[in-house]
Amino acid sequence: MARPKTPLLTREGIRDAALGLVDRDGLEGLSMRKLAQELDVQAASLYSHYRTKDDLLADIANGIMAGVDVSGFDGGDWRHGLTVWARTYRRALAAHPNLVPVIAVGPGRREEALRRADAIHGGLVAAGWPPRHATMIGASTKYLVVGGAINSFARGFDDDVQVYRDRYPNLFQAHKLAEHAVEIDEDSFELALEAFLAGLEGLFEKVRTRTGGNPGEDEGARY
Amino acid sequence: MARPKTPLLTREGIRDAALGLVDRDGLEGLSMRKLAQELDVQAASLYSHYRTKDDLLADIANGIMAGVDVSGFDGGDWRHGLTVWARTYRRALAAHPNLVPVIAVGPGRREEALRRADAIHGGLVAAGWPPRHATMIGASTKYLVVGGAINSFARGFDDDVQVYRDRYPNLFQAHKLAEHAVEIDEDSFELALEAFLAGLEGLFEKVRTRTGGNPGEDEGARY
DNA sequence: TCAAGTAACCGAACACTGTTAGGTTCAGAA
DNA sequence: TTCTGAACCTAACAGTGTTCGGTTACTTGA
Repeated sequence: MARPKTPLLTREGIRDAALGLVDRDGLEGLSMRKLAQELDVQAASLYSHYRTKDDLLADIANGIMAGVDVSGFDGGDWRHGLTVWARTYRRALAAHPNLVPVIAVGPGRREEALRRADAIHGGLVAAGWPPRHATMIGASTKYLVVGGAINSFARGFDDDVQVYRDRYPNLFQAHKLAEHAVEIDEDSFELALEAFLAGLEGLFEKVRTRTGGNPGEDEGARY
Repeated sequence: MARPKTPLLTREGIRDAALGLVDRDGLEGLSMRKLAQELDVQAASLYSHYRTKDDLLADIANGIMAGVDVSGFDGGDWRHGLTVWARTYRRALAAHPNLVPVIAVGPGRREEALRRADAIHGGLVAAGWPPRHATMIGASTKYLVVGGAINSFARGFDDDVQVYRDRYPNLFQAHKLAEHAVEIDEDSFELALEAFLAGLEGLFEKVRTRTGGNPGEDEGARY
């Protein structure tokens, strides 16, 4: 076969099939040949639509991140903005756990990612945070979300009771962790977010009263 | 050549060479053949010492995590324990940034990891946290460290000034981020840790007074 | 002390991987 | 109508992790 009358492939179709493969078989389960087979096509044909496999993955990652919501900063309530951002961010990652490593390591250089970063930074500054703090808070929140998504804490434990009984007395019920993994991870994330925000609240008071009177040392560092 | 009089390879030597390769050329730069070449040996010989490449990586990861210190919980001060744990954890990851993805995703099921988890959980409970909270706090702290490590050491922003000037007004000095990446990451991590701990402090008061009087609802969930 | 077994190396191969080159056919522009 | 470029193909390249079978040396048991 040469060029078909109606195109067999579209970027969208390729993306969807690839994502399906990753969701089903893991990141290692995605190869250009398997993907091509899924689409009834030869592997080389994919390169008419994506320059490299990394390109394809980046495009998929972009789509996944589309669900992240930074509109919560619009009202001027930084706490609400951070909460909405973190939760939707987490949910987007959790929807395709096998892809989290790709998204986490990948550069935040894409159009959408920059727009979001801008909104977050702007929202925090508008709400009263010094620019430098805004940067750090944005980074910190990302740490929390990505760290929570990349590896389930609870799944790291075996569900074999015998393993823990003698040797690790404090983990003597750790086998239950695997059972309740999803719930525990979810609760842990919420706890972390809540504690983090509460801690920020305290810092906010201090920062506000300090820079309220006179332009403080933070003024020189606008990033 | 067949079996040499004195062995050419040891697990230690292999590990060191592999780690060196990863540090120098990145995770992708490590292949069994290149590693063998580094050791003046054929690739197949490595399999006399490690069952698979993943085995080798797990062993390396184990070694890296050896520097993590959970002794801070011994004195009964959970805040100090968490701080020391988180900082040494982070430092261990930072020493070999190219390996962070491997360690982050890998299961914490190894002997050393379990011993640490036990110490952490035990330390938190001994200091007065209910078991369920201890679990969540352990998980949360891990999120922070791993999230911080995986993001930071793969720097995300371009240092091209022109990109930001018009389109992303709030990031108009983002090019400085690349320049100060290390410092900002470090400060962000410290801010996150501090805020998180401050938030926990507040929660601790509440939890203590609640479960001090009567055995609360947390009693049934010992994990 | 001598045989048997196992450990540590080698070369060659297998089944993969991402990617490229070059060929063919079709759609739309000049 | 010819030309250009897009979208498919087959075939191949270089590289991957891993296994097989062979060879030699050390270690163990009788």
